[in-house]
Amino acid sequence: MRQNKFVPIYNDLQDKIQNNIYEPGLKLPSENELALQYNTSRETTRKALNLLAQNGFIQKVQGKGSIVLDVNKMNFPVSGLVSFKEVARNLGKEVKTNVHELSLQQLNEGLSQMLQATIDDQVWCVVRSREIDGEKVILDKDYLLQKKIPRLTREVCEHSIYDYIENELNLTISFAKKEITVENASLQDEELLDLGDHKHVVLVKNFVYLDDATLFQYTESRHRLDKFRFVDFARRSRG
Amino acid sequence: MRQNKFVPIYNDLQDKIQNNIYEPGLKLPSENELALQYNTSRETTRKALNLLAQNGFIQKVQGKGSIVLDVNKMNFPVSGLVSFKEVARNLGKEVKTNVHELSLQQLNEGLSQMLQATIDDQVWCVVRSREIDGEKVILDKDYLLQKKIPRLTREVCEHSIYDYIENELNLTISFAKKEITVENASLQDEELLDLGDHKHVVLVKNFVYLDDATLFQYTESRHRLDKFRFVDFARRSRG
DNA sequence: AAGTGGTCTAGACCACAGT
DNA sequence: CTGTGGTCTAGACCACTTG
Repeated sequence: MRQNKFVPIYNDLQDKIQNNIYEPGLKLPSENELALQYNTSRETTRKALNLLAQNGFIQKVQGKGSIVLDVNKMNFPVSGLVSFKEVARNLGKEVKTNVHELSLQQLNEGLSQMLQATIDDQVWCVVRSREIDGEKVILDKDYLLQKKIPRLTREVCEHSIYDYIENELNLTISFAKKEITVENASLQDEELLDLGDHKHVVLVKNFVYLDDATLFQYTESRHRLDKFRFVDFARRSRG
Repeated sequence: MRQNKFVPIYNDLQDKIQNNIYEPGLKLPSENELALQYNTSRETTRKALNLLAQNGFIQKVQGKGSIVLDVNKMNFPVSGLVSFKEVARNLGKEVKTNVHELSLQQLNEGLSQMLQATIDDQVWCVVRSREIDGEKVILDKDYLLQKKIPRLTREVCEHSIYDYIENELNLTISFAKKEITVENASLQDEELLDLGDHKHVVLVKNFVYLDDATLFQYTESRHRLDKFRFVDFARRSRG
């Protein structure tokens, strides 16, 4: 895909905001002004500005202008679509992944409903625990439709399944639905995690869709209570 | 504000999807086709389609078309910006709100940082418990900047603060940042909630901004573990 | 090659804020 | 009144998918 013209504009403005060239509380140049500066049309400038607003860097106010927000006070992942690696890197922690299981299974009743697939499809089943600073605090159970992912190796699972899917297989992850609840710890949780006295885990169910709108992955991520944290940044939707 | 032209188009398409006039898995008419049908330009049609995609009704695929998604299998709140009333209504449960405290306070150190306000501002402090089917399972602690909300009554707190803010005061809530963690139950939690044996609560911190980019509300929502549920629908962001 | 969605443009009018 | 962002238009070219 050709690089969008508004992306370099977005990046440039983002840099300038993060380096305080545009200061929090003050306003960006007007859309017409920016269109001139970047030698582009106003609508294209607006796409860059809308992205900035979407990602929490500015707040647009009709009739006034685009106000620069205080980025340092609001450093959140834009939304929950990040892999464990990305999250860990941001935290600057020592992390390790243990692969406990990697198998190809026939779909059972419950899973076929979760994945909206027919009962004769096969799924990769991956069970991994995640260590942060030496403690096993997250248990990830992934189920991936085999017809989308013909091969899967232990090495890939230890590194990053997302990387493999997006960069090696060139599948595009498009959107995901998340559900967060708290559940009683299972025997498997107690076995594979360092739970200590905790009797519950935070359960994050994740439904991942490809860009052709097909569901292809279901993931259960089970977190020790005291190490769980989720950040969400929501705009009011219109309509 | 004048009604956007793309909104009625969005509503019409949404209706047709929910009434199965456009069937899941099949495609919508092309953008050019729709532009003709609704007697508008293609860019305007695209705004309606982008809204549909954003809200999970369709999935656009370049070169192919807009695929209708199965709405029944994915009925989620689009994102976490919904009030307790709205959530409860969707659940079809018997709900009740108890107001334990409604006072005007001087900002202390911790809160002034949370609200990014000066120490001499005053805040409304509202403490409410929420009953669902007769059990007190949620404790909401709201802090609202008094300079934005001159008056606040017990009646408003029992009904819906959001309603009052948006419909009576005509302030527009623009976006919110959420943070979800699990914490030890406090004495106040034990006092005001029916916690049973639970020693923890799910803590949802909520930072609410108005459309002029000012933070005006900080809310702590404390949920009993077994009654907590959060659904999130995230699109992959660009850039 | 034809049709699809993705992007870009130049220009227009509107609603809102500050003067 | 001027300047701001919000919307809409008509037309153009591009990249991708399908026949």
